[in-house]
Amino acid sequence: MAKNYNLSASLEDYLEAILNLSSESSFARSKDIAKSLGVSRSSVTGAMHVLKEKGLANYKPYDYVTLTESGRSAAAEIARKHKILKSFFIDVLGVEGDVAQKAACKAEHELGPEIITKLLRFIEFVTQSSKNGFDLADEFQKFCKSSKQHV
Amino acid sequence: MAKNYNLSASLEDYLEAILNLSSESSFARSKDIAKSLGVSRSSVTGAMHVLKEKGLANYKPYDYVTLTESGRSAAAEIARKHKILKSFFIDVLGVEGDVAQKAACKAEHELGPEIITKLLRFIEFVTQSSKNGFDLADEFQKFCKSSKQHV
DNA sequence: TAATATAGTTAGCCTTCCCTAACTTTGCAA
DNA sequence: TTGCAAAGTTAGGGAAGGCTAACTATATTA
Repeated sequence: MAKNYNLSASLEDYLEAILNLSSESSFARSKDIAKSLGVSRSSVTGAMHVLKEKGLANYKPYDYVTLTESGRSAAAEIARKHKILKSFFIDVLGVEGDVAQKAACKAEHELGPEIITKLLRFIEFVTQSSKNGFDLADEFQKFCKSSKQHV
Repeated sequence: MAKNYNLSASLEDYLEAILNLSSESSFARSKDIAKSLGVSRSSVTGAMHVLKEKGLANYKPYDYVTLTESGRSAAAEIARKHKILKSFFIDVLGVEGDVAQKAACKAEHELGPEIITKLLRFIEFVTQSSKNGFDLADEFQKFCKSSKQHV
């Protein structure tokens, strides 16, 4: 079970970025974390101090950043949820990938656990439905085309 | 058309609270705004200064707060979106009213305009579907009951 | 190996939003 | 009309999160 580390949306982003970079190139450099999140290098340094304090990252000045065991599992859980949300935003709502990515990162915090839990199940449901003859994403696309925008 | 006043989630909450209080009791007092948002009275004072600066509220120390014409239309637009989102959270996802309310307030900012626009249309679509034989909310409820929780 | 470029850190500052404590204003009641 | 309670404001501060500029460490290259 993932513990509650009281992570802010921002810290989750850092965690996920480290996970992604680690899997891509097997190490995460401060500068690359900064680039992937669009923040300054100094902001990364600050965040690494916090993640180290929380026991989620192995941080040593002037060294690559790695995740601790806890950090890895927390990051994986975050990434899992983000992936599902992102797919809903892209495949059902039909927004662009980067927009979906950003929204997925923010969603959990701002919407809160209850909504996210339900929303994840809802997405699961929608996915199931498509397989059972009612392709919701598809129907929604049609709906969008047929009705004029007025929102 | 509603202009972009660069309102933070927090300022939108204040705006909406003023609108609601005004319609309920025809005037908005600092203390009631504070109570309805769960913040201190001094926080309200601060927010009122900002809303006045942006031309959205008529603020005079020691007087009731009212909305300007712009403030009223901005607040109405915010309230409209919140209402739709809230209904999705409650009627489709099945969460509690207060949880839904909070999430609706946060959603727009954190998710961004594209997602919200699409999401509002999606909710509209879901509503339409229910009328046309496929009651999505209902189906989802059944789905929730039939499948075990594992999120 | 020395010089320079790149990466990382630190210091100091800003913004937003909130808080408490203390003060001022207003309004009601004796 | 005075006098107190309630409402509102101000002052001061804190937590998050970000930034730039300047400094330090590391790495590359001539």
